[in-house]
Parts: sequence; structure tokens; C-alpha cells
Amino acid sequence: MTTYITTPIFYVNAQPHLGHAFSTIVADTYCRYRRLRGDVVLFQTGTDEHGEKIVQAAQGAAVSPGEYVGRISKMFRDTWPLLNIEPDNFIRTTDPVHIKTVQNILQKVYEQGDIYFSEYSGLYCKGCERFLTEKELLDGKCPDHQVAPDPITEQNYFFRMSKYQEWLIAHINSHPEFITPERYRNEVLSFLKEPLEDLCISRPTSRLTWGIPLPFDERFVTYVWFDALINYLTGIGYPDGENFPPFWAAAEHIIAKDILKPHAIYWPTMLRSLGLAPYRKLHVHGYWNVGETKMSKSLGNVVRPAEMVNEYGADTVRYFLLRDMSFGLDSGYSADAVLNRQNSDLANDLGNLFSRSLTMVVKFAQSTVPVPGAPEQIDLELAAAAAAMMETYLREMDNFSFNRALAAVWEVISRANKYIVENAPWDLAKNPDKKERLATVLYYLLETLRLISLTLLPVMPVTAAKMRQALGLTDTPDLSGQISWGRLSPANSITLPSALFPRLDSGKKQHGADREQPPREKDKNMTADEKPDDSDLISFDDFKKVDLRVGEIVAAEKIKKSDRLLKLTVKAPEERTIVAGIAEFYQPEEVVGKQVLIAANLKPTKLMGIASHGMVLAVKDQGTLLLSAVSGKVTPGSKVS
RNA sequence: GGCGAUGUAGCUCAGAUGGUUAGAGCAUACGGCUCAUAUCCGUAGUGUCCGGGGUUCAAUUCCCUGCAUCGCCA
Repeated sequence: MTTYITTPIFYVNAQPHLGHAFSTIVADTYCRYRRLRGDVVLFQTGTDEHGEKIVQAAQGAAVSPGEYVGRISKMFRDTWPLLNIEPDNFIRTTDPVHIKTVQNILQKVYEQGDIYFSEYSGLYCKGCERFLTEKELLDGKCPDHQVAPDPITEQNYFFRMSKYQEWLIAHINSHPEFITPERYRNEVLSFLKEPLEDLCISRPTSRLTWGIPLPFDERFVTYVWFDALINYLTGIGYPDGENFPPFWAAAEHIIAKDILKPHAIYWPTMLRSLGLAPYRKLHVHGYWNVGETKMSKSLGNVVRPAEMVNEYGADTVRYFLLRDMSFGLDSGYSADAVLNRQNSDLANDLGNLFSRSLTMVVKFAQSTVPVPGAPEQIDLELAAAAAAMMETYLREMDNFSFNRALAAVWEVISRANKYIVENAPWDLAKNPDKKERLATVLYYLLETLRLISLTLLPVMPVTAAKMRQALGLTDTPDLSGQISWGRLSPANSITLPSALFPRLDSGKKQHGADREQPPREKDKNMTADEKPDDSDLISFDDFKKVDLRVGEIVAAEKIKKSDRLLKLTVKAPEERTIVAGIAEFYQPEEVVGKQVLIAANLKPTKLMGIASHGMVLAVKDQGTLLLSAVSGKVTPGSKVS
């Protein structure tokens, strides 16, 4: 079988965040899973780089659109390896091959009469990049952007989307798995009950030049969505590539719910017009909410993937996101939730099971997979539980119900921990008569761990590989022949690795520690004057509040009208702007590339009208100033402690 | 305004075509074990299953209505 799995191409008006990471982790996990089941898989992600918002963002950063999209696109490309995400193809809508494909498609659709020229007048909101209806306005203003839209009359090209409405409804009805989960399918069907309007697919160059020129009218560029969706075809060699037919027939798209309409309505009708079959499946997931609200830049609660990896490691991040979200629904993200999964599921349950099992093989079986004797009822139960796990796991992975697939694995982990207590191998080891029984118990444990490691390979590739290595497994893993019981060869040599997962201190435990040492009554009643003279000492907890990191300066410029301030762009590990008072001592060009210490969690403040997110640490001595640094090159964003 | 979804233990959620003691994980308390990452195993709980009304021998589950939250559409 063949599978073609895609993430959305991400719009480069913002840096990668948790939502982008989730879509891409899902795609990578599914990709690895399908490969283990024997499929030929192509996994594509990339960046969407045209449109008005990009021009605005580039202006805000005082660089050309081309330079801007190059920088942000690279940040996406650089983020995925940190999470052990390995796409086969990273596409950019500014790639020449994509531009050519889009123009070919436009020409084709135009020639066959599905694109027409027409006049349109209405109220245009720049922020939304679209015309608004009167009813949408609040007090005459765009509800999203709080500005009054401009009345515009414009000529534009339109795609005859309405022509394919009936076909689309019929297709969705006859293909229950076309859009999943079902709630989104229903949402689309409900939307399609109303007559569809044709889709405006051009923007006049008088208003926007950062786009793909229409091949049949140079006065216009292509609307970003029409441009962007086509990436799914470009990446597999449409129209003539030999990979195109098999991969397109197997296409599955992963998206978040905010871009349902373009994918569920524009895109299938575009494909229909092109004479292509629609994609096979659209998998729609929900949002990660952070602290009761949606993630939003203005609220400052954006979670950065690279920071999560620094904090917890790639496997934990992947496991947490897949385990905690029910695919399709929204979920809440919090550091406590991650710590909870890390400590309970990963360290205590899985890590400890692994550790105790292998240790016993090392101690009681000379580090070798023992030859099992005749199984007893309790052994057969464990094997049956593992078989049931595998069945559920495969079914739920196919359904994109990753949380359920993982829950099934953890049931067996739990069962195996119980099996150890029930059989008490340490007692068996004391009795020479029980040698065969001990061998059987240890073998059943190792075999269960082998099956668990197979299921974890797509989700936590590093940990699963570590497990397999420790079990002495050297063959290429698969989720077909190897899922049956008893494939672990006796006499395999077992090596005990370091702990799979560390236990982390949770915020709660720190609070608990505080409670154990309530302030003494005396302290409470003391006035400031009576306090012992330790007022300039801070506790370790106070110190820990400061998020000190190494940041790498990637760009620097002078701030007009200021002799002292430089505006720095610092990577730590995400890019941020920091205004630093070092202009009297450093030229912008000499600080670029330098690594410096920064205080990363200062409240943002505005200096000369520029928001500064953090502070660069430096030393003043005898009229000179030197930037701080560590004694060697490190990964930007590394914590200082 | 229209359509739809959701509301279950402190937290996150599962569940029943209506039928005896409503579940899981985490958190909490107590007990056990010692192979193990102060881990593991066992026990103990607590719930007007959102409010109100109706159908029924019987509703948390079905129907109506109200409230709250969310989504889509206008």
C-alpha cells in the first residue's frame, strides 16, 4: 500500500508554535506507523509564503518579503528535527516549481471556462484580507481587527465553485470517511445546505504584488488559498511525475479546525475542476488551549515547540500531545499536565517497568533472554492482554485515535507491573527448583516489552529504539509479522541502559515543600526593622524565577534617535526582539552571531516604541561594557542554572 | 437570530438501545513488597451523572424546557 500524508503548509506570518507542532507530530507519527505496517509513505510539510499579511509582517520587521519569508520558513524547517520529525519533502510556495505548477493549473482551469472575470464591490478589511458583509461589522468596524473596512470596487477573477456544489455534497455523503471526525463532516454538510458562492481567486497588483501572477492577466496575482492548496499536488510531481498517480490516490491531509472550509470546500471543487479525484481523507483536529484561553500572541501565552523540547525532550512532548488530546476536540496545555504524564506514565509506569524487568534479567539470568518453560494460566493471560493491546492499538492508530491507542498500551504496562508482583521473581531466584519458572516469567516480561516497544516506535522513536537495543533486537522492526507472541529469541544478550525517563520536580511538589516549612510565628510578627540582616539574600526559589538562557543574536540594528539602544533579534531558541543599551560600545554588525546570556522571562516593556522581550546581560567595568557569554558555543535557548 | 455540540468524582475524561453497588487515570489516605527511577501492588473513599418538568413499574440514560459553555452559519 501507499500513503501520502500532509500537514498544512504553515503561514509564515508567525513563528512555529504548539499548534503547528501538533499537526506535524501527528503526521510524523502516522507516517512512521504506516511505514511499520509496510506502506510506501511520502510525508510532506512546508510553508505558505504569499499574501498581504506576509507583506505587512515583513514591513513590521523592516525587511523585504523575500527575506522575511526565508527567515521564518527556515525556523519551521529547523524546528522539526528537534522533535524528531522527518518529513520527506519540505515545500515552499515560493519554490519556482510550485509557482509554475500553480500557473499551469490556473491556465488549465481558465481555458476550460471555470474562471471568469467580474466586478465586485464591497467593504474590504486589510487585516482579514477579504471583503466583509455589512452584517459582520460591529459599529461599522471589523470585529476581528477593530478598524473600519474600506469601500472598494474591484474587478477580479472568480472560480466557479458553485458549479461543483451538488457533486461535493454527493461525494461527502457517499464517503463517510472523507472528512473525519464526524462533527466536522456535519459542519461542512450544514454549510453546504446554503448555495455556495464562487471564489474570488485574484488580487489586483495595485493592491498586492507579493503573489503568483495570473498567467492570463499580469495585472493580477493569485489569491493565497488557491496558491497554497496546490502545494499538495506540486510536492508529488503533478502532472507528469511518475509518483503522482499512486501518491495522489492515497492522499490524506491533516489540518486544524480553523482551515476546514478551504480544505473541505475550495480544495475538492478545485480538484474536480482539474479532473482529479479528491483527496482520500481529511483529518481535522482541535486547538491546544493554554490557561483557559486560546493561544494568542497578544496574550503572551504562546507555547514554543523548541522550548518544550529543551524542557522535556522530544519523546515526552510527542507522547504528551498525542496522549492528552482526543483527536478532533480541543485540549488544555499546561506544564503540570506534561509533568504529570512524564512522571506517572513515562517514568513510573513505563520507565520503571523496563528498568526493573531488565535488571532482573541481568541479575537472575546472566543478562540473557532465558528459554521459557511451559506457561501457566497467569502467563497466558499476560500474552492475551498483549495481543488485545496490539489489536486495539492498530485499530485506533488507523482511526487517528492516538489517545486510545496509547491508553491500550498503558493498560498492558500496568498489567505487566502487576504480573511482576504476582510472580515475585526475586523469590523464585532464591529457590533453585524454580529456575524454569523464573525463566518463564522473565521471558514473558521481555516479550511483552518487545511488543510495547513496537507500538511506541511511531510515537517515541528515540525511546522505543533504546528499548529495542537493550532487548538485543537488531532486525528491522515491523508491525506485521513481528506482532505475534514469542518472536523474541532466547539467548539474545540484554544490556541495561540508563533510565528511560527522569522524574521531574513538579510545581506542586515545590508548593508542598513550602508548606512543610511554614514561616515561624516569630518571623510573621517581626517588622522590617527587626528582621535579621539577610534582606539582600534571596532564596533558591527566588533565583529559579529568573529564566536565564543563552541567546544567539541573529540580527541587530540601530534605533533612530537613540545613542544607547540597539534593537536585537535573539534566538533563544525562538526568535524574539530585545532592546539593549549597548550601542555606545557595540556596532550592530559586530554583535550578530554572538551568544549572550539573557533574562528570558522579564515582562515585556517598550523602549523607544519597540517592545523588548527580555534583557541582555552585560558587564560594565571602568567605562567599558562587555557582553556576557558562556565559555563555548551552545544550542541557542539553553538554560543557565 | 438559525443550526449543532457539550455539561458525569478535587482534576482530565469514559459510559449505558432506560433496570440491581455509575467507571478509568491523576491527585488524597492507609496497608503490602523490595526486582526497580522514593518506583510497584493492594485497599479506601467521596459524585442531587447541570436545574426544572414529562413519559415509564423504573431515567443520570428517552422527550420538553431553562441555564451555562463552545462551534458553525447569518
